[in-house]
Amino acid sequence: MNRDIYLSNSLGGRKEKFKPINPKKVRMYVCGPTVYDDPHIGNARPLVVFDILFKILKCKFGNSSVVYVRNITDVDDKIIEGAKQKKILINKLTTDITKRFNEDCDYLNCEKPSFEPKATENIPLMIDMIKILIKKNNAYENNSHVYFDVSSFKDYGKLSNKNVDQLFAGARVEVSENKKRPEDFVLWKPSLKEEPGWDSPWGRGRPGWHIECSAMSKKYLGDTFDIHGGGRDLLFPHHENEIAQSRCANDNKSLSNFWIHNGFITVSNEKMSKSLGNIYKIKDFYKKYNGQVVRLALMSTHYKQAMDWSDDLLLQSQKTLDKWYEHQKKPEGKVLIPDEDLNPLYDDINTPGYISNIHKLYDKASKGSDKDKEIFTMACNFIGLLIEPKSKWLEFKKNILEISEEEILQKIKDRNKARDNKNYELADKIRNELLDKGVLIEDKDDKTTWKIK
RNA sequence: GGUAACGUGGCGGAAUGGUUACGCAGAGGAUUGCAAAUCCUUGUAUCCCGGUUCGAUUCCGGGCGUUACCUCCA
Repeated sequence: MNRDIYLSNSLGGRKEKFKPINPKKVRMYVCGPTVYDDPHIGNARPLVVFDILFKILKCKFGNSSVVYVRNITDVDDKIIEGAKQKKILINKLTTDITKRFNEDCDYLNCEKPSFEPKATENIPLMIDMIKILIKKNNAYENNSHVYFDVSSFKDYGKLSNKNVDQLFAGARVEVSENKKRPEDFVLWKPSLKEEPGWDSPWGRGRPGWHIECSAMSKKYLGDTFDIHGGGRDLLFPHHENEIAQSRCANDNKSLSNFWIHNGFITVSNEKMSKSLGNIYKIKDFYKKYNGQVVRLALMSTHYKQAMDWSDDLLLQSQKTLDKWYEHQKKPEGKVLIPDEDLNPLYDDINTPGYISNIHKLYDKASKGSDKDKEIFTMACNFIGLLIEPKSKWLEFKKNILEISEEEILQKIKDRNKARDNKNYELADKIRNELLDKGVLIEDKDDKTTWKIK
């Protein structure tokens, strides 16, 4: 496809034409999970958003020309805390949560990134980077801690539009005695005996909260790459600090040319938080909804917007997919999605606009030829929907039903007997009984079929 | 207090300097024993006040409101 991709760049705050440094190697880094607790629906949003961006980039530049890196942060104070609370070993917690994270990715039908590096497997790189920062006077050691000296980096605050003087004037930040200034942030800190630690020039310790992304993005994507993504909340301080570290260590003008941030998921218009108890874990949806339902729900709002999560949203998505599955037809041979239908995705990943186009393609498919059905299905497949066969979709629904298929068929027999005898009262009663159990009966021609409501 | 995003019909949610979003729900009709499904038809909207303009929901300014970030967080 010839048309250009446009993306909203947080750095600068406007929508820009996307131009990769090297079209034969488009590079994207997305901040992955810190594996300390089960992933929730808020974590799911960037997974799906950047999965779609990955697909768009591959469509534009070619499958083998896009490198997507998503890290796993498996060393962090929250992990230490979480393991303590659950009274399990740190290693057990991180492997368990990483496993669950991968299950969630499969459930949501997200493609595997090109690389999924773990922080703990790249500690030496972080130590090297910290060494460089100290050597260049961008960092200082004090009492086994190493801090980044924010005053040494002129562009600090440029990404998040923050003025350092104002930012820390009130000092709501905990000021450590070891820091020179409150805005400085930790690169390395000492570990207690029972805490995970690695030997370093500053003693046994562990890395700070931001350095892992700087080290791993450099390893896989180089000093400057094309896209860096993550949730809005990472904009400050995480991404600001990443930029400071990387640019000082690498001595260059840009870490990533594009910064993309997805909005939050709220519940009843409030941010999900543990204290409010309004967290929806992804695995909580496994039983009730096919992963595609959750995926479509996540795509129903533009990624930049906040989105309010509700049952109604899921039910609507379920209904839409039910309808769409009626005309699913696996493409045979090469089928192209018309450019004009693809347009919204190229314009800042406008998934709701694209979904609207799918509805139009559906209309055509429902009245048109097999080819139309194939185009429609292809359009769904592009954003990770309707890939699994209809039989599987129906099977999932059957499995969550509380009534067996035999019982249903028996009830239908009973009802049809009643109908033959013109005992419509009884027939309607049976139908309503089934409806209460979520089974909908349809009389078509001479045959009675059933489906899940 | 600082920084940002947002405010579109009953709901969800795009786009746009002048013309149908789209989906769900609703209404009417065809069909049906009644329904369901399907098909056809259909109503309803751009927070407030200024400015720019022939014309603004769209651009600019102000106000009000919502939310987020500034502290670990997708």
